[in-house]
Amino acid sequence: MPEGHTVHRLARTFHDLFVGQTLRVSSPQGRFADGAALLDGQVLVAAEAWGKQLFLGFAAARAGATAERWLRVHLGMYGAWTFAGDGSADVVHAIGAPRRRIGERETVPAGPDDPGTGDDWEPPAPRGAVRVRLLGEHAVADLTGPTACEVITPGEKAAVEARLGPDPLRPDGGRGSRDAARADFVERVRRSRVPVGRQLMDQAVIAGVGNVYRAEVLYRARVDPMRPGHDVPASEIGGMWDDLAVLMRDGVARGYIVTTRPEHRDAGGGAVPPVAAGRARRRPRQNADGEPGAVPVEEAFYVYRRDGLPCRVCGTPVLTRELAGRNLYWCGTCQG
DNA sequence: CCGTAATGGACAG
DNA sequence: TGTCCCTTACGGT
Repeated sequence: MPEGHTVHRLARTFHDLFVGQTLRVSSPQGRFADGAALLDGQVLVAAEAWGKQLFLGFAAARAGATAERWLRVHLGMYGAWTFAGDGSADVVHAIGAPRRRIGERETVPAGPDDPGTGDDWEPPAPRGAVRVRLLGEHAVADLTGPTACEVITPGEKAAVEARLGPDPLRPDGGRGSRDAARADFVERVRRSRVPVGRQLMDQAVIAGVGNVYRAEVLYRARVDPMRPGHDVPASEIGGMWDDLAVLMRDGVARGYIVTTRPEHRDAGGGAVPPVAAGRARRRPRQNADGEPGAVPVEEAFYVYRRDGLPCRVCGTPVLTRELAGRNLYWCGTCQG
């Protein structure tokens, strides 16, 4: 269940593990047999992310370097990539040791306990319904449960990208420049009366934001999620873009989402109001493929899945309702 | 042990 | 609006 930061991290991992290599592509589950046959034996020449979309570019020969076919993958709600490697130095670096989560599922280096000897490495048998297996020189990547997985042409890739909004994690924002991307987002939100909390979930308005970043960026900007986009000052919308660029980039670096400032965490010495007694708690959880522990998940968010708990700043119970088909969380006091 | 929600989104009707 | 994708962690029993 990734948001954009996870997919960009995945693109980086594919780049590190596989780009420049001839790959064996198969579909152990069988449902992607035709697509796998198209890519099998080709060279991976690119790994890109735009919002929650992952694009892996293939070419017949390394020399060309221009992708002729693209594998488009969208993980959706419970898709996952599982990686295993032979323990050689570069792979250990890329996968992380001793274990690491990517996408959503746990990743375990499959080699013996002697890193560096990958000569007779055999990839592990696929576990579960593996739609696609990519096998490179030193590692294997298995895809399970995706919403989308297809082989497309460069033209079809361009058509998919044309439907996506600007992405704060792309170097040029997906609009040629960071300034143009920011302006595009502001203009798009303000030309509609649709509630800003709904627009943030629209991948044509901004690509890569999901339910966690939606709730958290609105809280940090003190914006009422139900406010029509047209009524939100441009400075506040632009400020949310800038904040998302920081938060999501931090998410890429950490491998998980943290939006709280240290002074607002329970252990930060802040004036955190006491928890209401007797309420059943349901702790949030999230993807975490980075090193755990720096900020525990209970401390990572201001409002996401904290309904009924006191606001970290004002103490008012956090509210929830459905918006855009997902549960929205916000503070009715701070986000008046 | 079982039921359910979950960081999404495509598609049918 | 409902279905699919078909996994996983968690809470309640």
